[in-house]
Amino acid sequence: MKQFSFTSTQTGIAAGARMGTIVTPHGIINTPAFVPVGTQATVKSLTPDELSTLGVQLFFVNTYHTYLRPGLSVIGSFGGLHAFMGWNGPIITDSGGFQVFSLARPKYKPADRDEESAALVKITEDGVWFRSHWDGSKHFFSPESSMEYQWTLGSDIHIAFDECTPYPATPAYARKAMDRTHRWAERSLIAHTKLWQSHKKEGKPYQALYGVVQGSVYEDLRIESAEKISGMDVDGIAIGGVSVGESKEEMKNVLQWVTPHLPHDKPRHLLGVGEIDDIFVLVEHGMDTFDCVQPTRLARMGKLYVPPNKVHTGTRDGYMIDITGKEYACDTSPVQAGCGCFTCTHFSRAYIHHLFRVRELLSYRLASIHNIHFVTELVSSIRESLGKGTFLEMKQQWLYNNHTY
RNA sequence: GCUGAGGUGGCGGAGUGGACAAUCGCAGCAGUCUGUAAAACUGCCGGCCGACAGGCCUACCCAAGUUCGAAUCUUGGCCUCAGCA
Repeated sequence: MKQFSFTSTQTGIAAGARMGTIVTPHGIINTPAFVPVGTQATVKSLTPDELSTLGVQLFFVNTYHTYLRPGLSVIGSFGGLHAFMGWNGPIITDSGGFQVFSLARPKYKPADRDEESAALVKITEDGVWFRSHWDGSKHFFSPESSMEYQWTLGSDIHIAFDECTPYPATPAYARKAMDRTHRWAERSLIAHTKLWQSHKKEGKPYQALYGVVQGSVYEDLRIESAEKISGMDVDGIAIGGVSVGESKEEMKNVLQWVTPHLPHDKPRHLLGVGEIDDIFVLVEHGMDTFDCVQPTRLARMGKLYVPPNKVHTGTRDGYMIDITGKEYACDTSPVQAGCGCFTCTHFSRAYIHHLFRVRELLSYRLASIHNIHFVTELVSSIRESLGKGTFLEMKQQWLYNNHTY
């Protein structure tokens, strides 16, 4: 029996906003929910206990990274990620599909891949050859192997093996990549179903599978992909290939095109999106969960979330301060007045500024705690506003004067 | 006081007659970051002008020289460090 289910209620908001509950073998997720990213089996600098306290219900681990190190035999010997990491809540794993995109780029440069320049990645119909960023060794991922790996990891939600299409992509390439992603989704589902049968015999709980919608920024492709994946017997739908360099307007378009073609009875995950202003847009368009590295990555760069201010209105900076700035050197106030997080209730901006300036490890922790708290609190307030019917008002307040969208 | 080594941009430290406004590292400043090759990366970093190209000025302890040309060679001075007294 599948210990995975989803229930939701529409909010009446035209674009499709909804609230719901995902039930997994390791617990319940109230949606919409933010999903922090713990690529290498850790949300950088934080313990599982801290994540729980911060209101994290689910977090994201990467199959590719954990496959390389420590290796699946190690994690398998623990019976999976939950025991290995000491986290008993729900886990979602990525398939390696994003690495098809990210490792193909020249390091830190915008995506300008042609298939030849893809030094660390080679895509074939059967799957993808990766060159390890650790030691250069070659590894092959296919839909089948990715499914097998994710079952070994024991995550509650698996992602089908896809290609995260780079941006910009020509319509021809976007179609080619999308069609291949669809074929891989079918193979992923077949492999997943077989693996479930064998795990079931051993009395192990079900692990869910989400198919991935691709199609770049092309309406016809996105709709076709949404319908294709929706027609499959997967447990949920993930939307990928966004936040890869396109404008926010284009990203919003993708959601507008896709949402109407998704089933109501399956959870939806938006892959890799979660800047503060994005959150309102993705919730409005009926996304249930969404993961993003931004809160934790930017935290380690000294960028701390604060409610929108007029100084930087209309930019990403409207939602954060750079604590390394000299204006905070003597600032005795907390990062965010009134914030209830551990960081804000114990330390001043000046102290955190100092920790960053001297590169003390605690800086990364305190900053990550604040940013994750900020986002989980925000999303919790959003859930509440959806229940009360005040979501659009709230959105208006947070995006006020902000013409990003 | 003697002997030896040395004084270069905020710091450390290359350069040792023209390709030097001066390699490089650190610090500083600015920017970037959305399914994490990210405690990362990129750019700037003597002054003035310029959007850029580039131009002008002042510079390698101080002074006087040698030379077409000196951070680099010579002489004198000042200072620092190490060893010996």
